Amino acid sequence: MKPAEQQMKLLLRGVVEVIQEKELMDKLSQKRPLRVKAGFDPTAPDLHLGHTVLLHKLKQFQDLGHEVIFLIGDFTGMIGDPSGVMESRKSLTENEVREYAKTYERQVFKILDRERTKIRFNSEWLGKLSSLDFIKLGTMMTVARMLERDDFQKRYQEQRPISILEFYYPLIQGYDSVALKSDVELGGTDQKFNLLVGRELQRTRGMEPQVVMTLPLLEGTDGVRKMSKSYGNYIALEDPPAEMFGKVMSVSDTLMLRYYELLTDHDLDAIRAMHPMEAKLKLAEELVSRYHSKGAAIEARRDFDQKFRKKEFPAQQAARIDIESGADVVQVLVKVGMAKSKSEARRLIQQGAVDVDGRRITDINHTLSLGKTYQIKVGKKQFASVSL
RNA sequence: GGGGAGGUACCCAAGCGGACAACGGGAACAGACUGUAAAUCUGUCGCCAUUAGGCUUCGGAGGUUCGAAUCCUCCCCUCCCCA
Repeated sequence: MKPAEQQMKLLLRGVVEVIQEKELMDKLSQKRPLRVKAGFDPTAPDLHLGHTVLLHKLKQFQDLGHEVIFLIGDFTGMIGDPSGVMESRKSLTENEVREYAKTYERQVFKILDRERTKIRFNSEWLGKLSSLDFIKLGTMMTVARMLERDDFQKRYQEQRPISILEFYYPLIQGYDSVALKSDVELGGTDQKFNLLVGRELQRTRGMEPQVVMTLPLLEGTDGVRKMSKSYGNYIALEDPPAEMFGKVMSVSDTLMLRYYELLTDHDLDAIRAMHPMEAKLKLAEELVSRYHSKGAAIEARRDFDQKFRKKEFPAQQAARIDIESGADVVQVLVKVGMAKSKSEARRLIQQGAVDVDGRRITDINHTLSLGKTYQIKVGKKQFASVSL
């Protein structure tokens, strides 16, 4: 193992806060593999770039010889994370949990080392707690302290509902740290409160409290809110290459730099010196090749170039559709799924968004001939070859 | 348990008997501009209909009325104050 000082230097990079830095130093000096834990909610098996900020930090720990525990919050997942949007969650069946776990594995090991990662489910220990144990957990926390939490405070002031269940969430999550005897726990800055509860619970059980490390939240493609599935502003690890590439390209220049900062090791000054578009292409290519492959990245770039910069029609198989009567464009658009309804199709045509064989269609009554193949383009992004 | 305030389209949020498919903002989509940038500007934004127009929407179920998102009854949900 590397000397503690060296490890520290690497581990602190890109971290928002470490509580306490000194404790981390002490733990590292013990020259033993630390148990490093990070929890993930099983309700969103689509991992996105936002998650990778955390995963990369875990990977660093792993590379330094520490023990990484990837915790799947199957139990807490049934409760619902108090992250603002409250929707009743259905409880997951064991099968669903297993499914999700598989999905996670598939994605997570694009970054983490499969051999050296432990996957755990918190139902393992939480499911065994008695109701008495649970109620007693409630003595660990006061309402006033709960309300200190930004999120709760805000909702309370806005007169939005907070369920008692949600108060339990941090306690239960904190209990994970006790059960796993974690030395370090990682999480986004929004998780700080929960992570700290873990520390307290450990302390009351006479354990050495875990070190808490918070990492920045990656902004989503809108550049404002954190990347999250529920905001629809995310770039998923499993987005197809072309889509991933496209999403990265449409991000603002400022956000691009942020992505460079949090997702790569590149020197930011060097990036700033580049032409923004070049830099963005490079970033898009890099991310696609990281989560797919080098080949996919090159192809995505070529494709992108063709579609958008040269505005050429991409090579694509023709979708066959059967139309009984008159093949008017409106119907065809709906049929291939390029428009949700006929009204929408008409609107698109009226707005000049529809191209057939490179010619803009403006007549909503425009008819196509049966037995022919057309190249239809809707807006900038939708292309389809259609055989009638 | 008592008193008060609310639930409106993807989200926020007006409307409070006819002129409401429902003001405004955001998101989204399209066009212009570009680096498919971002920002900006313009337009669209329930469904069907080429138009006229029709149909289904305002927590749920009934009712009053020529006519209801708007009034009444019951129910469900949320918030605040008092206990």
